[in-house]
Amino acid sequence: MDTQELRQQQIIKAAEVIRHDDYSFDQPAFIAGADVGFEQEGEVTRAAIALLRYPSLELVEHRIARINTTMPYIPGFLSFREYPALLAAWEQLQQKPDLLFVDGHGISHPRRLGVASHFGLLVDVPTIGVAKKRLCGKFEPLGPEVGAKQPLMDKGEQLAWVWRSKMRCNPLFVATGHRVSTDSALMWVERCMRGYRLPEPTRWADAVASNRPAFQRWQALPPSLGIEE
DNA sequence: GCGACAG
DNA sequence: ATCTTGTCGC
Repeated sequence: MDTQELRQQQIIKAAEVIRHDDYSFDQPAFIAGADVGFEQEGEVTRAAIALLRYPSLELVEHRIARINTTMPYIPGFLSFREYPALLAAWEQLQQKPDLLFVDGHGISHPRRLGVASHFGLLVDVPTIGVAKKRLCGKFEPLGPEVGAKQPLMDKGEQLAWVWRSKMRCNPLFVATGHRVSTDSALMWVERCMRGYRLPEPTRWADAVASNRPAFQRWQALPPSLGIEE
């Protein structure tokens, strides 16, 4: 399948993305984070999903799926490369989240279908895109203070909020994935911050996927076992 | 034509 | 994304 066909698919699916708040909870019980990485020269795609309880933000479940990579990385077509592994990890979840943060863009994409939007449509769950780099659009310089923000604009429409989540760190690009408005997307991300550049859902997904120290400690002493003093 | 280009 | 230690700054 060539990029011209994929491009056409993106345009069709992008029209199905719901950009307003459309969920049944006042407050979600579970929020999850998803992250994708690659192994063996990119031959293997690894997706991780971390499920957190809200508002405590404690990690309650994590799943990792590894599958053979089906597509090369082409800017603007990332979702086609990542969604198969994400689906595999998603199906393994015992408890589905009310809201999902995806590492990558939402509608802040040339054809308005970043991986957060594409995956949100596939599994029909509210999603938010939390990206670390710009893909398209323009924005004014941000103030140095935590909380500083500027709208990411493209062709006359706001696609995301460029938001400084932590002092002296590059800003995040927070956008609607599916079924969540731009402003709510930022609100939920703000509510999931715990002092790091990334919100907890995405930060944990990354820690789980990379087997980071914080995750290793969690595996050794799961807080749920009540071992803490 | 030239530069940009999520993970 | 991934290959990888120490190092500079707050």
